[in-house]
Amino acid sequence: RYEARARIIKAMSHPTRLFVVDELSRGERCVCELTEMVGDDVSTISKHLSVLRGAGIVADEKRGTQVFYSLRVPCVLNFFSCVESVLKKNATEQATLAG
Amino acid sequence: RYEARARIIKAMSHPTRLFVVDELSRGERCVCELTEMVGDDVSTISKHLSVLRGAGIVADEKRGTQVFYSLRVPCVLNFFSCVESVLKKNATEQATLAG
DNA sequence: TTCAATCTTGGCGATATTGCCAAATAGACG
DNA sequence: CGTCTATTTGGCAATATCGCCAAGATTGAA
Repeated sequence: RYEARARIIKAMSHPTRLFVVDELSRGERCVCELTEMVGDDVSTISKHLSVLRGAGIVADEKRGTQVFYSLRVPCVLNFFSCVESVLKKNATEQATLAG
Repeated sequence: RYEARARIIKAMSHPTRLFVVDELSRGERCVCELTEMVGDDVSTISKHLSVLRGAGIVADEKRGTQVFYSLRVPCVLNFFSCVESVLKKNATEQATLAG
């Protein structure tokens, strides 16, 4: 069903959330770490994380006062290589038109 | 760069556009065919196609009065299997909570 | 040329997303 | 208990998306 699928993909269709997914591929991170890396307000990051969590892409675990997020479905990382190939192909196309 | 990547993914984050991509995986389709399958107004489908085209995901070719669209970067089809696994994992999680 | 078919574009109202601030919540610790 | 820290939630204004209708553009046929 395309609506359900679109909801998952939509959850990744934001630069910040894409960055978070990429960062979590290297290990779990707490909200404070992600907040500092991105530079947005904590509430903004928290909401982005809630979108990813709602989609089932990340998992959260509270330890002490911090909440650590981790990648629940690592296969989303495969998106990156395909997206890169689209971008590369687009760049090639651009060069062809310009040349 | 995450903005560029997000733009590609965002182009796929809509049920109709996801359906179109899936349908184009089986071969090229004209706007009229896609329009009939989806059931929305032609202008709506045309705009969805323009989003996919703008992202470089599909290519268009005019033949006579019709415009045929095709998949320019088939690797986007890999998204589906991962998205399905997310959905399956979510459903499992749901069942676990309910059980 | 005139008409019909196909597609795109402009524009509108309705709805959703985004990022901030402020306020609420939940633990840890004295 | 208070208080500090980390995080979430509510709410707002700005912005973007969506789907329809109407109008324009292009091509093929009469």
